Amino acid sequence: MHILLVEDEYRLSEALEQLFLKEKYKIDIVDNGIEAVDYILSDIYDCVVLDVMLPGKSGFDVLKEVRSKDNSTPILMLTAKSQTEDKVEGLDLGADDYLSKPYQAKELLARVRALLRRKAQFVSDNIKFGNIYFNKNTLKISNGTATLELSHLESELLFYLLSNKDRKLSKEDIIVRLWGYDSEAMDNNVEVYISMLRKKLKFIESNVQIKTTRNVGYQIEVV
Amino acid sequence: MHILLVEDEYRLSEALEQLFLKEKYKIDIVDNGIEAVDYILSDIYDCVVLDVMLPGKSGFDVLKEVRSKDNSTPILMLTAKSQTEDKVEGLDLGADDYLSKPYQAKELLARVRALLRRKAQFVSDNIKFGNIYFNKNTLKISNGTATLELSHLESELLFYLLSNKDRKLSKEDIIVRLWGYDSEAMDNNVEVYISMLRKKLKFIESNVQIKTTRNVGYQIEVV
DNA sequence: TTCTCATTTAAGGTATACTTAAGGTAATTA
DNA sequence: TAATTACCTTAAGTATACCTTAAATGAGAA
Repeated sequence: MHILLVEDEYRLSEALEQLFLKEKYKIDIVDNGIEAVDYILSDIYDCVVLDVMLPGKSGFDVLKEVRSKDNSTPILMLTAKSQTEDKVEGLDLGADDYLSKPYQAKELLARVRALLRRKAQFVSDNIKFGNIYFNKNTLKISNGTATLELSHLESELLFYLLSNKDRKLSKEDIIVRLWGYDSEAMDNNVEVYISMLRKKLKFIESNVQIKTTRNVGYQIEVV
Repeated sequence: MHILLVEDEYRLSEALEQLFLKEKYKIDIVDNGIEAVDYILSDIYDCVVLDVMLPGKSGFDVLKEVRSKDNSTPILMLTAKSQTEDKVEGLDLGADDYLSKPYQAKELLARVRALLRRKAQFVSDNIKFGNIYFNKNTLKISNGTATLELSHLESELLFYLLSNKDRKLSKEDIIVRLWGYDSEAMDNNVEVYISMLRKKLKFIESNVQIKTTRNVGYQIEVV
């Protein structure tokens, strides 16, 4: 489970990070609303803990913006004020939950668990490898911020490589998988697609590489 | 929207009933845990407001029992204690939200709305996406001012796309859904309907688009 | 019956994912 | 070191998936 924490107070975000890590959640932290929107829209987070008081763009603005773009990542709002008005506004804008400071760590964790449980029902096809996510439904690769769409064959190739991380796949293997047994495809077709995939992986600044072993084949790896 | 209120204090339940009725919710009230379980399992409620302190069977017991029977009706727990321990237990047992007395009526309503909204996406006849509304009963799409009526198949297609926003639907998927497994429908039928839908979406100046991924399928999105 | 309108079929046009080819670089061998 | 082979990269070419329009069909209404 991957959580995004949006919090500008350094000491607090440090503490929360420790808390979540202890529970074996992966956690990313950003300290402003502008970045937060990008991160959330990348659609790789299972849950967002969003502070209302942020420099530049407020938590409400972030919420409004991602919901207007039809992103439905569960969001828990965090605020210093315990005013009811505030809570009502957040919830009506599409927050899934709300917690006022001061709060107990335990309660925060429990509320996050509740949000995650809900999400767990809709299992996503998001494969993680290295620093990238690959979604087999949308054919998109993402590093959390940048996202890139692959073509049909590109994603078939990436998925084939990812499904065989521990093997070297020969050009023939790849031809059979992508073009079928009795195809006319040449080795060069494979080379071209490997090249295009590499270019896209590089473009989103991935630490994932496709390694060539001369006369043998290709294997995907994290460097 | 139909809400079940589980509360044994007569005066409180009366007050809440008035509150919900004012918001045009239908509301049923039971005052003990045993009945509550039966009512919830009937699966006709969109949301349950459940007091923890109940005679006989506690709110926790009710929660545990319905969740163990795989019922996922959204439940908001209500308690006199504001102890964190209590909240954590409730949430971990599968409650969707938690509110401690004393609370403001406005906040309760907002939290209920938040729970209902989640469910609404799937249940309501009026689906919102991007800047358009689609009513599955009247087969009309609207941007707030202009309205356009869709044919039967057009709305089936739109609904299918909207129900699978996060996937690319292949032509075969669409044929099976619109014309059935053993139909004679060709890919071109899908293309024609996609084209007609696009034209209508454009006509009402929608920011909703149907994206094509060659060799893969179609996906609806907000631009 | 005729009319209406959703749906299906057909046909020509367009866009682009994939293919092909060519000139390069890097590794291997003699 | 030169020759050879495998692999990389780019870009132009092309097949074909997809788009669009309009005519044909057919079921239901008047």
